[in-house]
Amino acid sequence: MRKSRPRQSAAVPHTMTAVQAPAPAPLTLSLPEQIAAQISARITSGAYAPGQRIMEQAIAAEFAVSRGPVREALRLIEKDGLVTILARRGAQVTNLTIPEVKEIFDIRAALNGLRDRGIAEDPERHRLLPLLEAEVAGLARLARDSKRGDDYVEAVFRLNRLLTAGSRSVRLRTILGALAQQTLRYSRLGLSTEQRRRQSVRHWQELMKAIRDGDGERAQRVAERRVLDSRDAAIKKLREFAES
Amino acid sequence: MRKSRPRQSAAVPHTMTAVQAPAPAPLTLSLPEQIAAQISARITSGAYAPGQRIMEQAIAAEFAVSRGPVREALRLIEKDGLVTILARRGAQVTNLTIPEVKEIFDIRAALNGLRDRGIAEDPERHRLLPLLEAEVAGLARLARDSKRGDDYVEAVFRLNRLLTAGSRSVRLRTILGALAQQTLRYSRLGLSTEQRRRQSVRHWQELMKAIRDGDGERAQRVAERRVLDSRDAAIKKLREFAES
DNA sequence: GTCAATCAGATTGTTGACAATATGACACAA
DNA sequence: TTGTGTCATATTGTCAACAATCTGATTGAC
Repeated sequence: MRKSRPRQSAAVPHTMTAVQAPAPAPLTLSLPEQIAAQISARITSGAYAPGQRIMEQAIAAEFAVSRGPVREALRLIEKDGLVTILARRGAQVTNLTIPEVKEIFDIRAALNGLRDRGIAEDPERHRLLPLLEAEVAGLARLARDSKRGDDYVEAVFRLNRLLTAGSRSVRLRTILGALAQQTLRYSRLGLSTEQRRRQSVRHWQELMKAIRDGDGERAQRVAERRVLDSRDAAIKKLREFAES
Repeated sequence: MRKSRPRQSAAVPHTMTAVQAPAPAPLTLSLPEQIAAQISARITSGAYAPGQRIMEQAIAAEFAVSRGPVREALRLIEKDGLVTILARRGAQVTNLTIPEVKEIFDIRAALNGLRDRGIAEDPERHRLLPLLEAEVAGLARLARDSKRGDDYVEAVFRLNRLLTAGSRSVRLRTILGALAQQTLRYSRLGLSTEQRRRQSVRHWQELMKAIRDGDGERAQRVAERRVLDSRDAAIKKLREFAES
């Protein structure tokens, strides 16, 4: 502390009137963000196995930076739930138990419901609609034609990201973004049969209709149902794996 | 990187069978955590005003540590949403707009519903029930007697914390813990009239009944309704302030 | 007087070294 | 063989200095 500084902002009142600028969003990723993106990709792609330790030193050497930015990158990834950081033991790739996977899907169901309801009730939703319609149409095609489900899962992921990005709420975007990353691997499991993909398409089409009609409550119900069905399918598969 | 290390964990399978230990929870708070607790308290108590900048140097000097732990403490507080960190401009106390406050209450409604439903359906809930009953009884008393609403708000906060802590889901606990901190100030606004406190007590009593009966769906509905009413009351007050 | 360019000071970002702590191997006793 | 204590090593935690960037004020031109 120096001499009494003027404290530029002590005069800001405790009321909520000021509408603050909606985050500058720099076009250039900071060093920690770049590192975090790389490591995240390795985790979701499976290059780093669940439970594997991630050492600051090693990453720092690989990217030719000091441990500071790497530390911060790991904290960033922790926010997405992709790694777990233990005091004095560093970071390791998160390993989810079945009950935890269930929890995440439950939260996703509730918040996806909130998100899609918000979109259905958004007067500006017509700007988003064409994109969504196109994606859902593609989805229907993929469900019919595609042999492997990977393309379908990819499309569902894009569609979800589109909806999340379209939400007015920063917090929903943040939380859902993190949860989506965590469940990516398991959503894949839940869409591995053709029957499930058919059901999924029907849900998406229903949801689109609700959004078109501006029926928020219906959109919410459908969205919740969709995620819960995905949850049950994923859990079923997981249990099968666990037993074998 | 040294010679090829044995990679102790590369053999961990990608399945979900292993039930990992439920977080060691060290009894001693780390340095960053201690600092974060102090600053958080200053923010929720109002000692730091919304919009006020928090400088690493100053905090470091005050706690007689280097900037490293302070940096991490601020990142920790950011996770709770109490400060906003801008690239190359540091941390400042979060200043919420009215739509943002609404968003937070909406998310809280959905997740509190999930939480209370989980508790109502928890076979082990009888261990929690006596604590809850006592707190709700105290609530009813406070709603009748207390002149100022502060004690009442305090009790509601405790009750909420009790329920959140009782949830089986780590993620619900984390997210709801953060959101509760952010809305503390505004919940107070929403419970400033005696009429509202009466309504609040009725909701809590209904919720308790649903939990006792093990009626998850009902608990969920009541919990959502409670938070949404709180939301509307808080927003109403905020708008009044904004206009004056 | 208004606006833009410039510049000094303040503040965050990054670095490399050192300190504190955890991990796993080994020796030794029961 | 099993368990326990010790110790070297690996790894995270903290520090202080330096680099990069932002902020606000001052200067000068129009």
